[in-house]
Amino acid sequence: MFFPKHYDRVRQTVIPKLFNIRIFLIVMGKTITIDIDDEPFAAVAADTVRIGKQALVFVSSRRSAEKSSEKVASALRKIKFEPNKDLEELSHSILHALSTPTKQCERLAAVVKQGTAFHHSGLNNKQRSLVEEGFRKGIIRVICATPTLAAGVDLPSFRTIMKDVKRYTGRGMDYIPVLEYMQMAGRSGRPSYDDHGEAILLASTDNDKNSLEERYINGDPEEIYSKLAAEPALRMHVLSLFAMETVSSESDLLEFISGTFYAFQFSNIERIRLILKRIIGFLTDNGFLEDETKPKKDSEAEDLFISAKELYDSNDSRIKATTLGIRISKLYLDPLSASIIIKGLKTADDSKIAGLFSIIHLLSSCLELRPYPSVRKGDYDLLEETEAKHYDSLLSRETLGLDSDYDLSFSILKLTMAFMEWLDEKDENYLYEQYGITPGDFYGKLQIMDWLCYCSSEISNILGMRENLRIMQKVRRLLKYGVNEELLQLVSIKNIGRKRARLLYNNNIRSVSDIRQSSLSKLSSLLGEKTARSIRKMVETKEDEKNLKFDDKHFQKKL
DNA sequence: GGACGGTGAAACTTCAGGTTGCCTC
DNA sequence: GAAGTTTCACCGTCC
Repeated sequence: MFFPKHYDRVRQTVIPKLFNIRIFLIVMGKTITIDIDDEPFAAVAADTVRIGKQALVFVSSRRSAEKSSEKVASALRKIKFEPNKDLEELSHSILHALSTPTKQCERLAAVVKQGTAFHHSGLNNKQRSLVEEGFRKGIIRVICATPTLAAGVDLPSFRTIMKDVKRYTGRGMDYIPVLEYMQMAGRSGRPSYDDHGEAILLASTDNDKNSLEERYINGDPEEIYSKLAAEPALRMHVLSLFAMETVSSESDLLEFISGTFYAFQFSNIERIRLILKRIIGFLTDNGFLEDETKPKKDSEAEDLFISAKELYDSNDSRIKATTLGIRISKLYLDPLSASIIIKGLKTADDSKIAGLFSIIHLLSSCLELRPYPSVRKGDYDLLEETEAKHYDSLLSRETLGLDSDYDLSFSILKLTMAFMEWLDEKDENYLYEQYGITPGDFYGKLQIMDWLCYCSSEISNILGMRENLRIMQKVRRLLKYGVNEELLQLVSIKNIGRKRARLLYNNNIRSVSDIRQSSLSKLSSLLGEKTARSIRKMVETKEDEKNLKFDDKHFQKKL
């Protein structure tokens, strides 16, 4: 049986989640007094602080992490935990991690001041590091977290309190796997900090208590399943096997896959053969693979699209990856996303209608951007209106090739709108309030968009679409800085971001030459003296080009 | 009698995370 | 399925 390292140092128990009249709780044979207003998890967390230790509380959703940290803060106040100068300073840094604090920043800063914090992937990287560092240094005493913190983090947590062991899966609430429970329990009593740790589960009823003990404390971890069983992963690996020339025919491929853990586990070779056939068909139909043994067709374009059916006639056909296929594989792009992008780019190339919205929508349709923001009741009117406005110019209407899923297509549209607002220079707080996308999530999606833009420009280059290549390079820069096109030249200068660029632009300083010509006093009044001097120095030297973040000359043309 | 605030029940809404890529045209 | 949030009816208090 597999156990995480150091797991044997963790003492485990189950306690009730709620109660009405009890004022004490027995945990690991010790009595913990509880204020009548506190929930047991918060009381146990506060008790951990009282004995001079630290605790991690695991919950099932981000919202719950935030709420729980407030409950812990309240319990800490009752044990007279004194906020100190370190907490004040940390709280200040967390509040000002973004140029404009969002409500989430304010909420986090408020609990940190009281000795606790929440932690999930919706936080931006800086805030996450500040929380982890604060906990490691013993400044923050309790963290309420989603499973972000469950694996691979060595933190000085004496107790792990698992408030929820069920999670929403799309078809109701399911118990989390035993392996995941073990990962969480294993966060307590790390060898570098304690000689043992305590893992505490919370049960709703007595029956629940017994079933949790049976399932998690006495239960065996689940079998491990091969990730190749997921078709997107298999699709990518099949393409890369041909791209690297590890295999060169269908029978080669079957032989290779037969030796993997996936085939060992799946065991039905005939079924695997059919799946591989389908994938080769898809890759061939999209021009990522070609059959070398087939006679070349007249036009190069036709040659890229040999029918999958033709290919199936013989298992011994020599198959190789096309130039396009090799590039897609090296870019680590899911071939399905590549296919969506290529179809969209071709439509754009033929129709010459591609505007910024269409391009952003096309890229937003790629699988890599999942999970999409959820569509709320109040969103429908605006989404329907936006769809109607842009419908004729959309480059991807097939919604990931999964038919026209109404909600999914609206989610993609919602994400597109959020990116458009970003390009309209809206800040993170606005995006959070308007679209429910946290700064951390948005930053992650921007990075993926950056990569997708790069992939799209590479694809355009290979397919000889010069105009699309230029557009994709430009969109990439617009997204990177979150600016309107008119600010592109200004943000190319080192130390000028979207805010400073807008300030300069609105004061009629709209290009590098405008900066050269404007007086130092005017620049200083807008940017402060030090920044103004350094920027002036940059644009005045003969080495202008080196000081620009990018060479702008090919972006001067209109999109 | 109207404005206001507090309270609690009912209705409604929402729901984890991480990995991959290239390199300046 | 359950936690958290919002809405709304109801009631008491105050001016």
